[in-house]
Amino acid sequence: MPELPEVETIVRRLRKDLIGRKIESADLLWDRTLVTPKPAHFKKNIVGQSIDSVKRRAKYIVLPLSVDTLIIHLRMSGDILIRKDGEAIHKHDRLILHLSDGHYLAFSNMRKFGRVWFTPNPEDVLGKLGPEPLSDDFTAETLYKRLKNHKRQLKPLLLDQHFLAGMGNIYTDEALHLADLHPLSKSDLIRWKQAEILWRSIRKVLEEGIRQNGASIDWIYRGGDFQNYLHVYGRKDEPCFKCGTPIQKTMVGQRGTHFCPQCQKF
DNA sequence: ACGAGCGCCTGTCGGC
DNA sequence: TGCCGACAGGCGCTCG
Repeated sequence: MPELPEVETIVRRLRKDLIGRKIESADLLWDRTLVTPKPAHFKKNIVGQSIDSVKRRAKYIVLPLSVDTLIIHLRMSGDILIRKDGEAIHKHDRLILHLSDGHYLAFSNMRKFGRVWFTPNPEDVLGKLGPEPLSDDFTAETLYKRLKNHKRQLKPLLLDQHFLAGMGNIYTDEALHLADLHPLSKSDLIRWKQAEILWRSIRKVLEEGIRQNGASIDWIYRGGDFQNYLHVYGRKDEPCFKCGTPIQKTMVGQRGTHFCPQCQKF
């Protein structure tokens, strides 16, 4: 489900509900959700810690607590819901945190790919991530230099969280189309001008995604509207908005990949 | 270093 | 209608 704009949307909502709340108890409903520590240690030590802030790093939700840090990755099908005490838990809830204000936090995760870390050292989890695409120090020059450091297909490289942290399948397809770049183009062959346009395109699709509160696709609806602004993703066989050529769908790095064969030449 | 293939999971959709 | 494979917003692993 979530890429950077969807996670940012969730984080902004959680900020209103969670800051200052104390965690009174935790129920782990699917043990493999928790990467570290052991469930018993987790359930014992999280009790009594309060939530100091709600942050995002790439696609990770980061909750600095009074002592440790709780980190959540939603992967494909995760979401975070806040419900009132007494409301029934849902079928796909994997972790419940009971809060001090009469609500509980539910980590819903149908496909069970999502993961949670509870650690005193958040850098162990987040330390190897690439640059944050919307931060001030991610410049067009930065992107250009990093592209030149690899000889890789553009799309898998943009999806590599060590290269750039936060892009996912939808926003990568959209950014490459906006920049008129083929998903299989080799990164070291990108010219400066193209890199600058790609940099601007990445920022633009992410910012617009956040402005629209993310994309709501399939059965999971969270109120975002970016699905109405997609130019290639999910538009196989429909005309390119720039040139009218039917959008093609192929597989690149085992991911469905949408592009315009006219605008995005190899 | 790079890319392909697979595993992890549950659910939906399209084709036969 | 029912079955069955393909596919889904992610990522870590192995292998060549």
